[in-house]
This record gives sequence, C-alpha cells and structure tokens, in this order.
Amino acid sequence: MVTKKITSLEVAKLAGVSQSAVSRVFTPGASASKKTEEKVRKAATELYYRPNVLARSLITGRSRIIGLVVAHLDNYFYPEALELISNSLQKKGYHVLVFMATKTAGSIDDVVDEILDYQVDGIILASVAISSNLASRCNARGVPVILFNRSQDDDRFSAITSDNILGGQKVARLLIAGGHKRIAYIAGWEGASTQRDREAGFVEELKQHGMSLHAREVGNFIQDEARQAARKMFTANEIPDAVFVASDDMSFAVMDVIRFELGLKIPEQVSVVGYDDVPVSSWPAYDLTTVRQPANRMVAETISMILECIENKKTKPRQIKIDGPLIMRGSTRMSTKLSK
Amino acid sequence: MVTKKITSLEVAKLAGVSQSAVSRVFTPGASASKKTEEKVRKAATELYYRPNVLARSLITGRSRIIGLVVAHLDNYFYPEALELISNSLQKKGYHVLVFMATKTAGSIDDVVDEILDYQVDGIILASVAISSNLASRCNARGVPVILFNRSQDDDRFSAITSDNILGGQKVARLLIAGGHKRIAYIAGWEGASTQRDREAGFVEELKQHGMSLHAREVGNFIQDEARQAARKMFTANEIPDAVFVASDDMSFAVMDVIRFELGLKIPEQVSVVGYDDVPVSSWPAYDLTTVRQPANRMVAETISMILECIENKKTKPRQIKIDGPLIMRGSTRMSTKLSK
DNA sequence: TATTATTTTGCATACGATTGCAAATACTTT
DNA sequence: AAAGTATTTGCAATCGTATGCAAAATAATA
Repeated sequence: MVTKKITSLEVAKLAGVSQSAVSRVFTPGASASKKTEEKVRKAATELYYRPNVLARSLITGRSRIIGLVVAHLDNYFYPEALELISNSLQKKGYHVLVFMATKTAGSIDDVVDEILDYQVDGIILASVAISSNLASRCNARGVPVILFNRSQDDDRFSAITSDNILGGQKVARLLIAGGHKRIAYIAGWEGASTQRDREAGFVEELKQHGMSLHAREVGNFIQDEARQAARKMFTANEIPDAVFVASDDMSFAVMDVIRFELGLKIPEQVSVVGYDDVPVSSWPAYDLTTVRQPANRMVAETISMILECIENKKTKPRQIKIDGPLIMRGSTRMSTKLSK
Repeated sequence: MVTKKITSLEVAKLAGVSQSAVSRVFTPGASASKKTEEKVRKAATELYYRPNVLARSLITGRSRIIGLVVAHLDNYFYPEALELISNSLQKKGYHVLVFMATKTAGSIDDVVDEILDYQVDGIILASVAISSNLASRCNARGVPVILFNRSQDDDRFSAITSDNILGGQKVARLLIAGGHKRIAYIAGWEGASTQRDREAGFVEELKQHGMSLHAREVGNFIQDEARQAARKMFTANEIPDAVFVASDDMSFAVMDVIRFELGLKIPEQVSVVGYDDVPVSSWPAYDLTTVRQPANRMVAETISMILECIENKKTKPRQIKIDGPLIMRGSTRMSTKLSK
C-alpha cells in the first residue's frame, strides 16, 4: 500500500544523471545546464519527487521553520495576528510551528526548549515572556527571538508593540475632552508590558490635566474577571462616568455588565473605551471606541525583523513601537452635558 | 557569539561513552544501564544537550509533526479548535505546523504539497477540501488525512463533523414549535458539506411538517455577504418571521442588520438561530439561539483518529458525526402570538 | 566455580539531502 | 584547429541521530 519513498537518487537514475545533479536542480543558486535541468525536472514530476525538507535542513542548518508561541487565542487580536504571520512567512518560504502557552502545559521555558528541538530558524513570542536563562540559550544558538505585542527589559531580543503609552494618553485626552469627571480604569494582567504602558500613559495624561483615577480594578485580560471588576466598580457609591478598559475583549464583558446587568446607558451615563480594535468592536451592538493596534503593520515589522536577524546573524535587536489611531465610535460621548 | 552546536557526540565524549549510548538514553524503549544513563544525563544537562528532532526524523521516518490547514480563522470556531488541537497534540509529543488556506495563496493542493515536504506524520484539514489526485499521493505515502468540520465523498480519509443534518432538523423543529410561519434560511458556502447538511436537515424537517422555505439567500460564510443577504431578505414584501443562519458568525451580521439598520425587534418580530455556539453567541448583546458544535469532543475524536492512523497504518478511515445540543437563548420566541 | 542466559555496549551503516573539489565538457578567442 | 577560459558534472564527505549486529559485561543457574 505504502509506496517506497522517492529520493533524489531515484530521480537521478531515471534521468540518467548523478544524485548531485538532481540536488543542484532543486537548490536555488546552484549551477546546472539547461539539458540536465530538463531531464531532471521531467523525471521528478514523473515520480512526484519533492526534496525532503528535513534532510536538507540537517545539512544546511536552516529549517525554514519559525516557532510561534501564542497565548490568549480567545482574544481575537491573536488569531488575526497568527493568520497574518503565517501568511507572510509562507510567502517567504517559511512555515510556522505553533505552540500554545497555556497555564496547564508547563512553563514557557519548556515550550521554548521543545521549539529549539526542531531547529527553528527563529522564534516569535506573542504576548508571552521568556526567562533570562533561556534567552541566553537561544542567543547562544543564534536563534533570534522576537517579542510580539509584549516588550521586556532585555535588549537581547527585539520587541514589536503598538505605542501603548501614547495610546493610553490619547484615551485620556478623549475622555477629558468629552467632559468626563469620574474616570476609571480596568487593568489587564499587571505582568504585561502592554498593560503597564497603557495605564502609565493614561494616568500620566490625566495627571497633566490635574486629574487622577476615580476608580481602578484589575481584569487580568480575562473576561470573567473583567465582569467582576465592572460589577464592583459600577455598584459603588459614586460610579464612574467613563471607564478605560485595557483590552476590547474585556470591554465587551464590561459593557454587557453595564448595560444588561445594571441597566445603565452607554454612552449617556457611562463612556467606555477599549484597546485593540478587534472586529467585534465595530459591530453596531458594541460600537466601541478604541485604540487600534495595527496588526498588519505590527506583523510586517515582526516578519522583516526576524528575517533580517536570520539572514544576518549580527543584526542588533530593536524595540519598535507602532502608532495606532484612536477609533471614535459610539461608546463615548463627546458632549459636556452631565450624566445622571 | 554563536556557540558550536552540541551533538550527541560531544555528550558521549564528556560522559566517556559511545555516541550510540547517548542515543539510547534519549530513545524511549532502548536499553541502557543505570550507570551509563546517569553519566549521560549528567553530561547532557551540563552541555544543555537535546536531541535534534530533524536528524532523528530523518532516520526514524517519523517527524512528530502534524500539518494543519485552516481557513476562516475569522470565524471564532476555528481559533478555538486550533487551540484545542495544538494542545492535545502537544501532550502527545506532536506539534503542529500551520498552513493558511487563503484564496490568495494558491490552491490547497500546493499547500498540501508543501506540508508533505516536511515529512509530516499526518494532516488535518479544517474546513478545507482536497483534490482526489493529491489524496492518492498522501495515501501512497502513508500520510493519513483527516477532515475536520468538513466531509467529502471519498472514503480514503476520515472526517469528523458535528451531526449537521440532525442539527438542521432541531432548528426546524424549534422554529415550528415557536409558531413561526415564514421561515427563511441564509446559506453558507454551498461547496461545504456542513452547509449542505444543515440546509438539508432543516428543509427536510420543514417538509415533514408541510412547510417550505419562505425565503433563501446565500451568505457564503462571509459576514459582508450575510449582511447583503439579510438586507435583501428583510426589505422584501413579506419578511420572514424567523431565519436560520448557517453559522453564528454570519448570524451576528444578520442580527445587526435586522436590529440596527431596519429597526426590527428580535425575537418579537424576527427569530434568529445560528450554528456553532461560539463564545460571542452567549454574550447578552446577541444572546443567540444556536446549535453547539462540541469543539472539544470533535477535536478529541480527531486526535485519537489521527494518532490511531499513525500507529497503525492499516486503520480504516471513518466518518464520525458528533451530536451537539440546541442551545436555547433569547433570539427566538417560543410563544405562538403572531408577530407584527 | 563453571556454564549459560541476559543485558549492555560499541562499531559501522543508513537516513536524504548539500557542497567543496577536481575532472570533464562546453564555449571563446586568436 | 589549438589553447585558454568558463561551466557542468560526478565523487565523496558531511549533517546528527537511530539501530542491527556481534562482542563484552553482567546476572542467573547449576
């Protein structure tokens, strides 16, 4: 049932040339005459021959595999990013080996070790951190590591994020301009640089205008926790008239609580702003004002960065921040008429 | 900067044993004495040695890589499935090489060819079809192909789906029981077995009750097209009082049109039913009645099936249908009071 | 303790490709 | 047509590991 594997040797025999000739035909940049090329290609298609990528990798030392570690696939920003990443790499002849960074499946370090076992040419960590020790190992093996949507105080790897500080500032300015007086914040997971930067920019800008947070809760980038946070925040004595939520994903949960559990009007009584601009945000049922994370540009930078590092081993890591626009929608009021 | 690669030979030298001894320690099921195992492990950890999966694959003929082709990552059912698949395989020591099946990136056949180049042990096609010719090639090479959420009239590969015919029937029964008189359907892509089965079950059950479709449009599983379909359907002379939409993803678009563009009330004037039960469906802003596709069970079957095929090359392909419950929510009325 | 049965070990080969090197062929040039 | 230059081509080594085989070491038995 299982036919024997077709190797370059079989092709060589059929074409009446040496095995190396076959290899050269399939190796870009190698020399072969028109005549042999023709013979080889004919034999190859006849036998359905295709080079064994693994065998090739063994000798070239390059696998054309990129390891991608991703968490939070439940936040739609990541599937989108994954799709873009995979597509772009596919076009460049690379492919993506995916690893989930779940809490259950051991530490990230173990996952990265497994990735390295596959001799990947590079690693992209999407919203995931890495230990200093393992970072050194990757470094030592010449495997570039790129952080996507997460930065880390370690200049051994590149990090691509949106400009979260600026994003936070923009949100603050918008809410202040809208005449909001009791401005609150629902934080993401505090270990994440994205969370910290968004909050820092937001709070700093409030301060510039003589304001400070009226309330603050933590949602850890998890919808259930965001719901809890919203309940607590909006059943207090003096409820906020605006809330900035650290991610769109959490925002939806927060809006549901505000509207359907507590019966408050958005934006008349409460303005809500999110972060990411995932597709759902533009759906009229939410119509969420948010800061766009330009996934396509972030991915483009990530890809060109990782390929550059692969081509040229001594490329210096860089931290890149990409500005994203504030997308004004219906979840925030601009008028200064008082709520309540 | 880049330290030399650590091979089993280095470890062997340090441990004072032969290379094969090292190999045996790292090969499950091979024999090695306590003493050498100890020496080898010590040397290995000291040098941070880990076996090269690619080299191993070359000789064993098994890569422990599963190729996964996925389209429609924008429909949340698929990220969820991807996460489950990757996690389950990770636990079994396999890993997932992802390929996007975009319209832009050439045909599926080319993609599958690329997958085969990596000597994958198996292929999962999520919502994607494959040509008969290529199927034979996979077969000939002993690479099992499993269809996930899609079936095909070809008994060379296994297919795991939910029971879409039954699902369609359930929806019909529900809508009939709710007293709806003008029942419509918005179809997915007609090339998909899931679409065909859902519609077949739905229409058949209507027929059993002496009814037929009051209106029918095609959305192709694409939100924009679903929106168009809804606009057309609900601006006609006699609009439906219930619509079954072939996927949740399209349902959201349809609901938005019905409520926000046309100002109709759901479920008072129109009942809406979707298919999939993605997370958004349970959010109160949509609160969509739908048929659940039990992703975890579907994935579990997929994994056990593919592993079985890998272990035992002569496993016969099977078509598995998994029943999913109808999830009653607020987008359908049960009372028989007439709409309008 | 001698003999047999069982493990453990190292040697050498194989997996399927790439690539440096030298010989062979093809193309220029005079 | 001969000499010189540029391309092609095949040979053989190599990448890092697994594994059959026979020898060596150990354990079990008498």
